[in-house]
Amino acid sequence: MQQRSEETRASILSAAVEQFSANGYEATSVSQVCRAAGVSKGAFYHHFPSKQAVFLELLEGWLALLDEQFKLVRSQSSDVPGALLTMTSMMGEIYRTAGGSLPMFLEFWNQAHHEPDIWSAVIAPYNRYQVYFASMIQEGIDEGSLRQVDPESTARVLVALAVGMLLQGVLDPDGADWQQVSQAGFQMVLNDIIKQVES
Amino acid sequence: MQQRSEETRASILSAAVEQFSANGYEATSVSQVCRAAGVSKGAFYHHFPSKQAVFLELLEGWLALLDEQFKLVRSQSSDVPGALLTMTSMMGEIYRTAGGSLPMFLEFWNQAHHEPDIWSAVIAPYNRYQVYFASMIQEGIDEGSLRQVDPESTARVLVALAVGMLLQGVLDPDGADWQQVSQAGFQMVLNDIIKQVES
DNA sequence: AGAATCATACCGACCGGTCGGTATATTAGA
DNA sequence: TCTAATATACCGACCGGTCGGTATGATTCT
Repeated sequence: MQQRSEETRASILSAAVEQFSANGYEATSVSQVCRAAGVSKGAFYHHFPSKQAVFLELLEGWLALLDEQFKLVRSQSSDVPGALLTMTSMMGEIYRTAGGSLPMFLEFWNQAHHEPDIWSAVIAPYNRYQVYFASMIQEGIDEGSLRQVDPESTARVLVALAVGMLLQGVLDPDGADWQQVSQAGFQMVLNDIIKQVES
Repeated sequence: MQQRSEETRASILSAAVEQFSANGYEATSVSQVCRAAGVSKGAFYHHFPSKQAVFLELLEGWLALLDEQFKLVRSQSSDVPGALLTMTSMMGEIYRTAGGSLPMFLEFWNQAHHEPDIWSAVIAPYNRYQVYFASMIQEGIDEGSLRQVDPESTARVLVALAVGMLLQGVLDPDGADWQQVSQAGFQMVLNDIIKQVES
């Protein structure tokens, strides 16, 4: 019995991400999600208290995944510039793993602006990442691999760059090789903040 | 009669931008816009064929304004690095002029992903800007003020940075001094691509 | 073992209410 | 008086969510 229940739940979630991505959150009806999931409306409301609850669960799942990736990167890198560069390739990872659910990002951002619940769920980890970057940069300054920049605003620049790339990648996937452009962008910023010790 | 008619039209548009920004496009009803504008539904549909038409007109008006600003900057600057730096301060200008209508950006992006009409209206000028930046960078390379970078991907980096800043500014206006962070970000990228001719 | 009991998963018709949009009546300017 | 502008009443479709009822196994009792 548990088995079937779990499957239903999962298929609702996956149908939801698919439909929300394709049509947008507001424009997607619960019935639509149910149809796509091959499940009745009753089943839907048996598993979730509301449409928004599904949305929030998707969001949180996604963020958890991102957190995991971050931890992985930190553990794999030695010096700070190296770690930062590794982060860049993570962009590509995100593209690959998130794949079709990437458009949900737009929905998250959009909803965040209107719904306080979503907002805090979106903004909190955001700030977490920013703080994380900042402390990393501070670390680089301390170890002498980075020049003396303002860690906070530099971190925000990096995050903004990542976000901008992501947004464009979602809006116009075929417009450019976004992974390569990301790489170039991060490289430029890094070039500027890395302390040159040549000759 | 023309007078009054124009006023009605204008008040519908301004009420729409206000409501769409606050509640989102889908979540805002036509009646709501009418109420906010102090106008009847009949008047609304007399001036606009549909809800989306209003949205599109707002979008196009906004983009026209941006184009204007771009032209202004180009005419005011002498060398390429100077022009690029001036663009940066334009971010601040955007913040000020667009002001409360800034959240509409999110709506634009979000809608663009679902509605083909909106998509082309959003993406076309986007590419225009990108091309514009690229040719500017090429110009800088030719005149010797910039080192030999790939103009296209560099342009995309700059656009991505701007977009990322804007998005964050919308989502978390009080999270940081975004204008200052923008300045810092653009400066970093510029530092990397400007050909140093010191000593 | 097998019938009775119970909890969970699920179904789909249905609710009040709102939506974008229209048809029609009224008003006001040229 | 004739037309453009505005107001009001209204339409069918559809929305998120509810609810009475059923199907499906597990559990307990004999």
